[in-house]
Amino acid sequence: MCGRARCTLDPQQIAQACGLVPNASVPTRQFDRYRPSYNVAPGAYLPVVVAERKDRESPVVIHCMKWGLVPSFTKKTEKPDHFRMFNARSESVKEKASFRRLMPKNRCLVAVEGFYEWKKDGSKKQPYYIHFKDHRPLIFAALYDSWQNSEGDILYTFTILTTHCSSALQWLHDRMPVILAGKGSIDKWLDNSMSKPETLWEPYEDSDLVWYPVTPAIGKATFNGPECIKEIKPACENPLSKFFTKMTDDKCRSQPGCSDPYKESLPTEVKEEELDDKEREESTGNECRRAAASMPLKNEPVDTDTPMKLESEEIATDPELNTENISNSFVKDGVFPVKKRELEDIDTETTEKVSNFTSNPVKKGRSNKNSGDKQATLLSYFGKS
DNA sequence: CCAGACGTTGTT
DNA sequence: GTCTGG
DNA sequence: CCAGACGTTGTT
DNA sequence: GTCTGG
Repeated sequence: MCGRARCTLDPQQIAQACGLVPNASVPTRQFDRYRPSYNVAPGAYLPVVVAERKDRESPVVIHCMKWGLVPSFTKKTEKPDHFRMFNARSESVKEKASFRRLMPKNRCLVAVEGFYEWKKDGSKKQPYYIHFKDHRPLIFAALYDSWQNSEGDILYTFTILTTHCSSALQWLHDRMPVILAGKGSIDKWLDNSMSKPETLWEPYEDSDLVWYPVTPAIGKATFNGPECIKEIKPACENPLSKFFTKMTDDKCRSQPGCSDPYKESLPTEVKEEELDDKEREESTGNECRRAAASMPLKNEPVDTDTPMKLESEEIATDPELNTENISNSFVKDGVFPVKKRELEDIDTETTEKVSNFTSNPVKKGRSNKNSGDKQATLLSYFGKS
């Protein structure tokens, strides 16, 4: 599982969440590809934290990579499929050819505010948003790889490790992402020299991982914005619960896992949960408890992009930058500004795609031509034209 | 030797 | 790249 | 991960 | 059902 997430973090929040040295600025790579989003799916770019060198004590960088692993041995002419390997089962990661080779030197971290999970109930699907109670970011264990297409462009991709589900979330799903809790486990994962990382692959069991139902509209990958994480009245899918009128709305909402028949017997912190929910409105940052506890906050900006030599597609400037709209939206949503720019992407369709369309040049409706998998711009997410 | 595969999820 | 199968 | 499409013939 | 697109 874990095929959808929210990530609107800025580099500083990411660095902080990973417990990086507060005063040091963390370099970024290809960061302009990042589109902060409440509805991130595989195929989208996300910032990942990676050790720059392969030795211990190596400095780390925030490198924007595409979610959905494309192994380096993929044929150069093949169309990258980001949906085949956006997760890696931690239990079998050492046996799988695509992942095992990455374990020694290609570990990375993915920081998100939360992720989505669909509860299937017969034919119905109800999505839930899962996050930390104090809204500090989640840190996922991930692996990355790079692949070169026939043009010679390099694509960086990553996959998120999964593990069996925590007992608290079992009612929702049987799999969950590997969540690294605490600087110790974060450092161990990032430090590629740790040869036995199995201990990090236990499901996160603490009760500060909470959830609530959200609009099914997030199923549509183009649906975005703060609406994605707005709590909705849970259409309590357990048919039995319909007989308990008291279990609707308020009760159900304040009880994580209300639809789980076993959940009622477990001690829950309803009081805290409700308080927390009331003040849940998106803050503008500095909500990372662990990082804040271990190190003071700094307000200085991080370094700008340091292009790699091999990036032939790197663009120097962007004349179409619309600062006003963007900063307004960002102030409102507590996010940070990013350049508006359509990215040319290296995994555009090649021969295969062309041949597919030869027999049917005209299609009904709009858009039979998909010119690469560009992500929508920030303006289309947050702007209100 | 060469050729071919290399993955997860969920659902039943 | 690396392993398995023929 | 979920959503959405899924086709041919012939005529203009 | 199965494939493609986001």
